[in-house]
This record gives sequence, C-alpha cells and structure tokens, in this order.
Amino acid sequence: MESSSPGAATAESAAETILETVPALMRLIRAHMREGRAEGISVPQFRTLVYVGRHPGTDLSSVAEHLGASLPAASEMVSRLVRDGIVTRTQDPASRRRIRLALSPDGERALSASRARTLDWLAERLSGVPRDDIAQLEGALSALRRLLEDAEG
Amino acid sequence: MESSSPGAATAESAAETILETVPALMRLIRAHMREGRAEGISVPQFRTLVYVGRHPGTDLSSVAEHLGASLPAASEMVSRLVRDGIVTRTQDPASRRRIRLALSPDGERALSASRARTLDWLAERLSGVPRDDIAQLEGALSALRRLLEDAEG
DNA sequence: TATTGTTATACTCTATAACTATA
DNA sequence: TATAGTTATAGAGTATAACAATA
Repeated sequence: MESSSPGAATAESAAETILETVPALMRLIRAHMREGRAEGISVPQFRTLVYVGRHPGTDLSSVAEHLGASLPAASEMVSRLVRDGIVTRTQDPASRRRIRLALSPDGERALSASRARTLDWLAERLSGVPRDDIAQLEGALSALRRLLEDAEG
Repeated sequence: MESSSPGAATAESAAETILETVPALMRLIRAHMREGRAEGISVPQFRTLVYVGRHPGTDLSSVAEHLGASLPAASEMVSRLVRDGIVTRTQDPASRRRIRLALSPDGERALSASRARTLDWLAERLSGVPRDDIAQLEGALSALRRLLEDAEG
C-alpha cells in the first residue's frame, strides 16, 4: 500500500486521502471545541443544536434522522440537553406521542457562542488563503458530501 | 445566521462549510465502516491500526500523540485491540517501562480488509468525477489539514 | 396494529486523578 | 524525581431489545 502518491489524482488516491484526512480534521475540530470550556458543547451536541435551532418545534424522529443516529441515541442526547437547560422538550398538542423540540434562551446563547468561537478559529486559519483556493475548498467539500450522501439514502 | 451563501468564497463562508461538512462526512464514513460487521473495526481503531501498521514496534505514547488522545485513552484502546487479538503488546527489551506494539496476523488481515472495503466504497463514489476535480479535492483536503494542524502543535 | 418515544443493557471512546514500576 | 504505562472513576455517545403510550 502507500503506493499512490498524493499527486496521483485517481479515484483510489483520493479515497486514501479522504480516509486519512477527514478523521484527522474531525479530531482537530473536536479538540478545538473541547477547549471551549465555557460553552462545553460537544460536536454531536453542536450538530443537534444547529438542527433544532433551524427547525424549531421539530420532533425526535427528525433529529435522529438528521444525525444519522438511532432513536434511542437521539432520545438520550436530547435528554442530556434538556437536563442541561439548553433544549426544551414539550408535548405536541396535536399528538400526545410526539414531542416538540426547541432551543432555550440559554441554548441559543450557547450555540451562537460556540459557533462563533469555532468559526472564528477556522476563519482565522483560512485568512491567508487566496480567494480562488477558498472557493475550490468549499466546492470540493460540498461536492464530496453530495457524492457520499447519494450513496446512502 | 445562514447569511453567507456557499458561493461567497470568503474565509467566513468556508469556515461555515467546513463546520457543517466535515462532521457530516465523518458520520457517513463511520456509518459505512460500522456496516462492515465482518471486520467490526471502528474509526478510532482503524486509525490506531493504520499507525501501528506503519510504525511496528511503536510505543504507547507515540500512539496517543498520533491519535490526539490521552495516554489512558490510548492504553484502553490498545487493551481492547490486544484483547481482540489484532494487536500485540510486548515489553521493550531496552526499557521495561516501555511497550512495543505491532499488528498481529489477524490484525493485518482485519486492517487490509476494512481498508480495502472502505477505499473501494469511496473510490466507487468518486469514479465518475473528472481527474481535475479529483486533484482539486485532494489538494484542498490536504491543504486544509495542514492549515488546522499548524494551528495546534 | 403501527407509530413515537423511552427505558434497560451493554459497549466504545474519552477525560482526569491516582497509582505502579522503572529509569 | 521524572517518565511510561495502567487502573479507577466518570460521563458522552452509540447500539439493539423490550417496553409504554397513543394513534
């Protein structure tokens, strides 16, 4: 293995780059977010908060599907967020077996603080990069995500 | 905020894209690897195996540093891998407080099987992508990793 | 009966603190 | 005393299976 150099530019070499780079990127982001003790929001929590913030009144099944997690896993996560006072969980008046989720005021604050901190960190790293390279990066990441998501459902 | 469109091509818009895309990519990769019940290797385990496979005889501290994890976390992970028979842990003859790690034959097999399966999956998704776009993708991912890693140590 | 969510149980991964053993 | 590693403890996040409640 190790045979294909980074410059090969084949589907195979790109696959190796992805498999090596994406987890490394994820660790760097997670490490940064973990440092932010003030907010104390993990990456899965962050993703949940972003989704709930964008879809106020959403239900648990939608959250689980968005996270790509099981319903019990989502339920536990939401319970922790409710316990911590950053998400509210109320019954849907229309159906008593469905819940409605939303950010609490604290949740809104925690999310924007955490989001701003991480975005600032990332933007600062990217600040010296030429505009064209930035555009390529955005395009490449979005395209890759689309390619992999179409693979599933 | 949602204000910056994907085409803005600023450091800020790229930061948003990264923060949204990288965790999503990670989940897709993790979900794929989890489906491979045969090997049953998680992403952190996979990264550990790749490192140990490339640095046979490495010690625990090096593994922990490579993973960006604490020494206890790495110790536990290695213990599980040893328990499962895919990593060997022996004492360094030169220093009795240092251990040497290597892949077992089963570990070599499990790693290449898991690696091949995931690489095939990724390469297949990328198979229709033009060579130039592939090159851009590889370049963008590697550059991003370098940018973020230089931020830390 | 089918759907929505929770609870029970179990495991991985992660951390900090306390410890052992060795250099 | 400083270093390499393990153990103790705790908690997040994940899964499947079993359950409750409601439609």
